Order: sequence, then structure tokens, then C-alpha cells
Amino acid sequence: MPASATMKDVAAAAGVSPSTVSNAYNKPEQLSAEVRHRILAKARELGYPGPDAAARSLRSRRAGAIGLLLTEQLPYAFSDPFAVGLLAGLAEVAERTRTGLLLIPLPRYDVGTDTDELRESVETVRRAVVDGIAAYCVDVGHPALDVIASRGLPFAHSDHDVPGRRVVIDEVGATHAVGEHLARLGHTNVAMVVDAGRATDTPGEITDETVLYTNARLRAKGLREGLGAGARVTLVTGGHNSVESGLAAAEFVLDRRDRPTAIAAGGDVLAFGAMQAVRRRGLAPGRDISVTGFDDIPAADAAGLTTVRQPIREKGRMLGRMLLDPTYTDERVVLPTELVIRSSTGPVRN
Amino acid sequence: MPASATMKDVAAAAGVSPSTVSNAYNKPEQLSAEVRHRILAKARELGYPGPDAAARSLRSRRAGAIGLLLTEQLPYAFSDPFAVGLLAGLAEVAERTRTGLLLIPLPRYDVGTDTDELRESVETVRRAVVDGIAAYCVDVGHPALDVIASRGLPFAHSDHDVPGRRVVIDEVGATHAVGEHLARLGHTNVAMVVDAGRATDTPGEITDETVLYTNARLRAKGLREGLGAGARVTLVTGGHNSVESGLAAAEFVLDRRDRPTAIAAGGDVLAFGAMQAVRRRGLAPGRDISVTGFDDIPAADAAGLTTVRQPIREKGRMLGRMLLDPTYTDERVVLPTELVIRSSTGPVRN
DNA sequence: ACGATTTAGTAAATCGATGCAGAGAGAGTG
DNA sequence: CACTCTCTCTGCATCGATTTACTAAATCGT
Repeated sequence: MPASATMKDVAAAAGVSPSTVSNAYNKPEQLSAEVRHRILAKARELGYPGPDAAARSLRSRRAGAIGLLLTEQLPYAFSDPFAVGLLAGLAEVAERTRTGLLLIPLPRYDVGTDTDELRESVETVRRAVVDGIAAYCVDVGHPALDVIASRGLPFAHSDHDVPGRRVVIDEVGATHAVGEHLARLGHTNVAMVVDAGRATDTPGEITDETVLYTNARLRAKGLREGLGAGARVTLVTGGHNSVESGLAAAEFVLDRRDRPTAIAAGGDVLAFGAMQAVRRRGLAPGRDISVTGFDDIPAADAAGLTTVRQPIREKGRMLGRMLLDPTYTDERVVLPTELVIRSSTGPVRN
Repeated sequence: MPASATMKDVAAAAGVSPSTVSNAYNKPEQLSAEVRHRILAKARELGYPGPDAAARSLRSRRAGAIGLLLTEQLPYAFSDPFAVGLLAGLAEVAERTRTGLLLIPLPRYDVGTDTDELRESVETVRRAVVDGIAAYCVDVGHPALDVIASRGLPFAHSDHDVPGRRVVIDEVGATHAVGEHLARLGHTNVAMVVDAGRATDTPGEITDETVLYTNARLRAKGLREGLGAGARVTLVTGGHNSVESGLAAAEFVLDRRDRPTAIAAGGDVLAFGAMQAVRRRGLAPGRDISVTGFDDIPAADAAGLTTVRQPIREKGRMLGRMLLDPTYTDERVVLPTELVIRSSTGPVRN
């Protein structure tokens, strides 16, 4: 391919100035139709690709895209209907404003994280040509957040209620309701299945301190509060946020001597795994063992899962608005959650 | 915010040349550790955001991102596990190479499409700062494809077997197998439910010519061929690619005098709708009415849906490789499909 | 017909960095 | 000591467009 023609070439060929060619593309109303057509014709003739995207971004200081930071490994993220819902909401706004959506995959930030990998991927954030960035499942303190801050990019969180623009839910309050619900049903021995934030070879019990996600900790806290002082809550994990991992974690607790009467999962996907585990033991969710989820993804209804509904798509939309709508200036948006009681929870059978 | 410092400022402050500052960020091995640290320290001190992404892209002629063109309205796309699978595969490759993934929503190209909207959105493609573009569900002839071509960007199709780089399946062959399968079971009156490529108020029969998607046409062709000359195939649609639309279309054909004995859907999601419709009539899929899908999304297994499996995630990976791996030079990749027979198909009951 | 405003188009500066050829300093070699 | 290498670092040109301020010509109102 011969080095492609530039705006200057087109200008020369059409006998006008480069500015005019630029206007032909960007401000059609600023020049006569005749000249404009002559320019565009010449452009086609020369095989001019149209204004270069990078050059344009540089000069005009806008990228026409917003970024979405994801710490979930992308394949995981897309298999989670919750993440997909957020994405859909964000995409909706982006589409309306003719903006692209740049997905930026990021390794998790963790004591164990390989530093090189982290540094390299943070580099991706630095190189991202975007007008703003939203974060999903990026925990507080992730180095990528510093990069964004130092780049001075508009930014919006979807997870944590920390200073800066954010769209959040009342994590503690939401699981508090779950706890109350379970307490009313008489449950006093509850296992909570959480996303460990990393692959684990064997499922097992973990402590509050080893839970990677701030939100998982908050949800555990809410659950405890809701259940009240008399109850016992055991934290377990089977690894990532997947059905398999929920299954593994639930099997782990179900096989223990002191089997809990209810399993509260940190997410619906995990809860589905827990329900499977319950069934595999020949038990019925809601009758023998209660199971609760979090998120209320579409499949939760069909599965009869008691869960916390959060308006996930709306969350995505809000994020989008925060980044793209200049008239939108709220710093903090708290979306409502609602406990949806279905058939997967029931009174304790003594 | 005070106009942010640039590389030149940092250079001046640190008493080195701008090139050296650039090297400090990009080629650490090209300068002494001491100088490098001095530079980075000064940079922090001045609040320098790091090399500007757009400027960098312009000068180095690479964007660090690839684009994915989607004509599905994004919300629809993400609710389709098939699209999600493709995305996951693509993302996998992107993540490995530290590349971002830019989602570019596009309106469908169609006689009815509003020209302004189309032109505007094609503009998004022109402005996309990417190193290559993949297309999903973008039909042949979409103006966005011309833009890509004229931009000289590496490009890969995932849909159509037309010249250029592409990852495809044998659409006709795949539904041919479905047709044969149904023929063997004795079906001679088959309805095919397709994505109309647009919202329709009322479900109804359509002709080959009014089917928007080339692939839908090919699948209909394969089905007809597989069923053989004696069979009758009716094309129907309920609108977009969704469970609801599959339901509506199937209800439409099931209520007709001359009810078909089998419903072949152009996608699993539509097929799920069709199965629902069958059940609503008090009939059993596979016993009273056979239903087939296409794609073999995860849920198909659980639903017992007979369908065509295509390696969707692999499709995404291939697309990614085509765009990102310079050693990968194949122009055309055909992925294998496989008819997966489950319980939703069975012999005709006379 | 006169000054005021609009319209159509231009020149020059600028956006912020990177690639490349090469210069100077010190080290190694015979 | 002269010579060639390395290693660091510099200077300049360049990537490709957009913006701003400005001019010349055309249009307008009275």
C-alpha cells in the first residue's frame, strides 16, 4: 500500500487550503456545497481514507470513546449475566451518543499479583484513547486507578462508596435484609459463599481478612447484622464467581458435621451452584436448605431463587451518564435494592 | 485544573531532552537508572499524567486496541449468549496481547434505515482509534465496511464468506444436516423461525427476499436442501433475535390450520421461544412438535434442544488472532459444525 | 451608496509525543 | 596513543489534523 494520502495532499489537489478540507469533513455548513463536493471527489480519487483518527483525537482532545475497566478476566465477566447487564446499560448510553466502548481487561490487584503483569496492564490504561473511564469490580487501591487519576480522566466507580463519582448500592443494607429474612425463618447457622477473587484449588473456609473484595466483606457484614447476635456465619469460597465454584463451596459446607441450614451466596451465579449442590445431596432448596443469591439476574426468577435485586442495567446507564452527559453532575448515586423472596428460602426444619 | 504538564515541561525541569523523557517511559533500558529516576520523580512532582495516549497513537501509528463492529443493538447483543461467546473468545486474545477491545455499535443497514443515523454512526467507525476491526452480524454491503476498507485497517469478518479475511462456518451445510435429520424423522412440513433483523409489530410469514440477513437465507436454503424436494418450508419471524420473538413466531405458525410438525429456528434463543410456545399449547417438544436451534449455547444442553453446535468462542479467538497475530496469515478459516441431537426432536406422530 | 454584518476560505500555530541519525564520553584493545 | 566500541543522551523532523484569528468578498439595511 502506498503511503496513504493526507489532508494536505487532498488540499493541494483540490486547490484549497488544508483547513478547508478539514471543514469539508467536519463543518459542512461552513463552506459552499460546490467546493465541498469538489474536495470530497478529489479525496475519493486520491484514495484518501478520511481524517486520521489518532491525529484528530490529539488535536481536538476528544476520543469518542469511554473505557470500562474490568478486573474479571474477560471470559469470566461475559459469562456473568450481572456484568453483562451493566455493560448493556453502559452501552445503551454510549450508543445514543455515538460513543465507542473500550473494554480494558486488568489483572486483579492482590498481594499475590505478579508485579510485571500488573505494570504492563496498567500501561494499557495509560494508552487507552478515551474520554472517560468507568470501573467494574476494580477494588479500591488498584494501581490502575492512580493512572486514571493522574491522567485527569473523568472517572466513575460502580462498586465502592469511596470519594469520587460513583454509582453504588447499599451493600450492607441489602444483605442485612437477607439476614433478617433468614432470621425470621429461624436460621441461625448460615454459610456465606463468596467470590474469592482468585482461583483456588480446593474450596474452603476463609476469614474476613482474606476476602479480597471489599464488597464481599460488606455483604458479609450486613448478613451478620441482619441475622442478629445469636447466629453463626461461616465464610467459604470455591474460587471465582462461577456456578462451579459455588457448587464446590456449597458441597464443602454441606459435607461438614455442623451443616448450615442456609447458604447465602454473594452472587446469583454462585447461588445457582449452591442450589445444585443441595440437590445433589438429595435435598430440596427452600425446604431442606435455604439458598439466597444477590443481583437478581434474569435466570434467578426461573430458578425460584430468593435474592437481592439491584437495578443493574440502570447502574450501567448511570455510569454512562456520569461520563458522557455534561449536564449530569451528581457525585454519588445510590440505587435502591429490594429483597425478592422466592421459593429457595423457607423455615428451618428442625 | 491547570493545563497539564507535557513531556517538554518535564524535560526542562529535569534538565534533559524530551526524547530522554520519552525513553524513560518507553525504553527504560536505553538510559541510566539514575537519570530515569530523576525524570520520573520530576514527573510526579509536576503532576505529569504520563505520555498522552492520543499523541502517542498518532506518532507511533498504533492504537493498542481493536474494534468490534456490532449491528445488533448492544443490549440485544449482550443478551445473546452466542454473541457473548464470540466476545469472550476475542477478549481472550486481546487480553493476552494487552490490547483493548473497542465495541462499536452500529445501526443496521437496510432499506428502511434512516440515512442520517447511518451516516452519523459510520462516523464513529471513522473516529475509532484502533489497529484493526472485526465484524459481527454486519451484513455485506454495510457502509461501515467501506469506511474500514478505505481506512486501510486490517479487517476480519465473522459472518460472511466473502473475499477478505474471515472466519466462517458452512451455513448451508449445517442446516442441511438439520434438514436431513428432520427428514429422517418423517417431517415434511417445517416452519423456520428467523431473526427478521428488525422489530415487527406482528409475527408473520416472510419470503426469502425479505429476510435481511444473508446467513438466515443460507440457513433456510440448507434446511430446504436437507429436507428434500417433498417437504414444505415456511419462513416466519417474530422480530429480533430474542426468546419473545421466537415465542411469537412459533405461536403464529402453531395456530395455523396447517400446523407444521417441526420448527427449525435460526438460533437457539429463538428456539427457546419456540419450545415455550409448544408447551403453552399443551404439547411436548420432541414428541408432538420437533424444535431445532442453531449455535448450541450453554443453555441448550439443559433444555434438551437439538441444535447445531458451532465453536463460537473459537470463532472469537480466530478473529482475534487474525487481527493481532502477525504470523497468522490465513485468509479464510472455516470452523466445523456439528449436529447435536437431543430430546427436542423426534419422529412425526401421525 | 455607505458602513455593518455575513459568508467563504486561508495561514500559521498547535496538539504531545516518538523515531532516527548522530554526538560526546568513557572503556577496551593492540 | 590512536582507534574502535558501547552506552547515554540530544536535536530535529515528523505524525495528521484542528483551531484561532483573520481577510476578502458578498450581502444587507436604510
